[in-house]
Amino acid sequence: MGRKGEQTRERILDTAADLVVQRGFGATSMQELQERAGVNRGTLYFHFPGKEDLGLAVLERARRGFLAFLREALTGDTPGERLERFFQAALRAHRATGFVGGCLWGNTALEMADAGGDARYVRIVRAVFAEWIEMTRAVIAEAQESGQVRGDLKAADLALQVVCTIEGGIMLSRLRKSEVPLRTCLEALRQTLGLRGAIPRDLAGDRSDGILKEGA
Amino acid sequence: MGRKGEQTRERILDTAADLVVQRGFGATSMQELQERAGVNRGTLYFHFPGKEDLGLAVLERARRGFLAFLREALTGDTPGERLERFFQAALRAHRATGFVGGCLWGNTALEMADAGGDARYVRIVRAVFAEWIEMTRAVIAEAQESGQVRGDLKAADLALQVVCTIEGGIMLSRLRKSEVPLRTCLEALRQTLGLRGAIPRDLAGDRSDGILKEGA
DNA sequence: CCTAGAATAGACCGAATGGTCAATTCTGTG
DNA sequence: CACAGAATTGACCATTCGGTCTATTCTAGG
Repeated sequence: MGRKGEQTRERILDTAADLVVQRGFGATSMQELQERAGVNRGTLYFHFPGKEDLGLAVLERARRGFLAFLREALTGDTPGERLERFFQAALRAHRATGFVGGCLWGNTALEMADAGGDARYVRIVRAVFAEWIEMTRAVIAEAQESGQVRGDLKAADLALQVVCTIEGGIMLSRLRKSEVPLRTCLEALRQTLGLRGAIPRDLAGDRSDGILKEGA
Repeated sequence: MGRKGEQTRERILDTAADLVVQRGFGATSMQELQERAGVNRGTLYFHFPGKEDLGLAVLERARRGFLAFLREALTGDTPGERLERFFQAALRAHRATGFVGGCLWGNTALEMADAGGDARYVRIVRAVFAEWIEMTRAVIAEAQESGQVRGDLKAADLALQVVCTIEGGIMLSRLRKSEVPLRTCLEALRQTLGLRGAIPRDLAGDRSDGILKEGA
């Protein structure tokens, strides 16, 4: 496959990822995808066998991207700092979208968890959550050893709580089109963890009044 | 409208509620609804003007039911006991479904929050979350006054965290078809709140090994 | 019993869906 | 330049979607 084809394939995947994260799989039509990607009917089916496989490719691609995001976010000199950086990266990422689309994994989980969803989809989503929680658990465990997170609770339980609370916060922020719920959830998680010794909340003016303005 | 008609209408609403909570609105077809409800095409459109209005009726009905559930769950002699009862009722309710379907409000929020969703749907879902959070906040505030919940954090923030964590826990329990995530989240919330003086965890054998067995 | 209106039945409609396919254009290589 | 295969085009297909409509059945009041 030459370069041109790969470009088109990437463009299709990019467009599909945007559509899927905003509308979900079922509500994303091949028609709209071809229009947005600037591609004709047959081209779609030349690069992908069908809608399900296309969706699978989107998920696998997003999984790699998400793990890279996590690895990049979870950097810092101390485990507490890494946690704090991750919290800020999460808020920043969703603020950047204007709280449109939410979390691909939470969305897909709700859409595919029960009957009707391709089992391969469910497997990927389960794996992503397992990886996400495990990475969080490891950092929390480190932070507990260094005294930056309260040590009287199991790291695994705290990690689960962190991920679930963030997911819920994203959902509510998306519903209200305001960063307040997610920001409040993150602050509450800092309290829950007893997070100490992390880097200052932010370097630049990171404040916002919460309600998003159009075009902001 | 005679009694027969009301029965049919109720049956349609019951069936529609089940389908919507499991598949979502978009993925629920009038075809499947009529088959499951044991009703013919025309009957559906005799009782409801169209799919959107039917969905709206489902949501309004579910809202009344959910508020009644909250009021019933939030009973007890002390505010701490009311909180604990609510936690247990939440777990029990979702355990009863086998973690199929999840939370109608979280599901609908994710499906309708962005473009493509009827604005009336979004209004209802927003209202339900606002009511849920407010009721939780009131109980937490009471519990703070009575010393059953730590008093150094704002009740409103804690209430938001409680609702978001539960939503995330339901999502993950639904994805894994196991009650462990939700149960762990609830236990973590008790720790976060510093919940004390609540009634014993349960009266009967409420334990479970987490992974659901078929037919259980 | 008769009848008006509530209620149900099911054929039918246009539009949109995911998917197919032969024809055509592009592109790198001998 | 020629040509093989990659890449693209757009018409076409069967199916399903939400919704309409007329005919029929049920049911309560006179």
